[in-house]
Amino acid sequence: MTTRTATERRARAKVEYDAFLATCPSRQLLDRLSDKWVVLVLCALGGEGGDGPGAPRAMRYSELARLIAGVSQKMLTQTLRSLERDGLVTRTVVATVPVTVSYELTDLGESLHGTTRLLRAWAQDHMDAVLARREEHDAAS
Amino acid sequence: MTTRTATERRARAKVEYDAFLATCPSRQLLDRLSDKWVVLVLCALGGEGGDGPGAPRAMRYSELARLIAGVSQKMLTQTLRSLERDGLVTRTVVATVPVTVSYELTDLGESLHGTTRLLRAWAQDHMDAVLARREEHDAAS
DNA sequence: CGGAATCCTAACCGATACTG
DNA sequence: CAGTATCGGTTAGGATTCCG
Repeated sequence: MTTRTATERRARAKVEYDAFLATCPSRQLLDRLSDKWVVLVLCALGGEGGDGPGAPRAMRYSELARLIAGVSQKMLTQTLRSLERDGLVTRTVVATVPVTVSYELTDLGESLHGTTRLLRAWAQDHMDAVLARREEHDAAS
Repeated sequence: MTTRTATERRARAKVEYDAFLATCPSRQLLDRLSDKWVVLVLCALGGEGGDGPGAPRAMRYSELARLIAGVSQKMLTQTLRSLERDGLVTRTVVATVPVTVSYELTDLGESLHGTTRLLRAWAQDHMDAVLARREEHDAAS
């Protein structure tokens, strides 16, 4: 039983590692944030919609769609659903005709929004350096 | 010329927004970080490889492959190449036989590693709450 | 207005095999 | 040892159409 092929060992390692990845908190967070639109929705609901920061506020579906101009309604809906599922935004339906739906950050959502701002800060401070390195590197090819 | 169809307007908005997304620093950073293995490589080179933090250090290709057990060599190479391109890691080749290659974080890379730690902190503090909300939500379906 | 359902394509990514 | 090259399955996500 000590005779295991390299392939078997690799397969085993993979399973264990996948399990680790699946349960690692920071990976779970990154999987969430890596969704192209999550951060933008967070920004919009966090009040950073119209140039410059503002107070977090509730927004209607169509407001979000207009503000985050490039998003398809499929992705916007999908993003909002997953954020709602994770307790980061609330979804409120008012039974007018036609129906009115508004979204708002929860406390948890605002907390996450605060963290994404730190990311943004790093990006704003260092991303130009990264891009410069990239150009240098490409030029030196 | 003021008569534009909704489709035309949407197409226009999409192009503009894609351009915005492509040049927005925080989006560029997130695109980088969203790569499944980037953060793990950063952690490994940052010294968080063998449980608990350590000092950043240079590592060989095979060391990384062993530490980040689940990664395919294709993805590891691809990840390292892109990190090198962005000036976040250095690649050093020593012409022994067989050849020896080692990778190390640059200052920029260490700086980014520091930021990903903040993410990890948020994840560790709040991710359980998120998961709890998720289960509640799924149960209430 | 705020979606849901369907179709369809491009990109990603793992597995495998080969190389200097 | 440290890769490159290629193939094939899976999936993300856009466009479109329909619905309460």
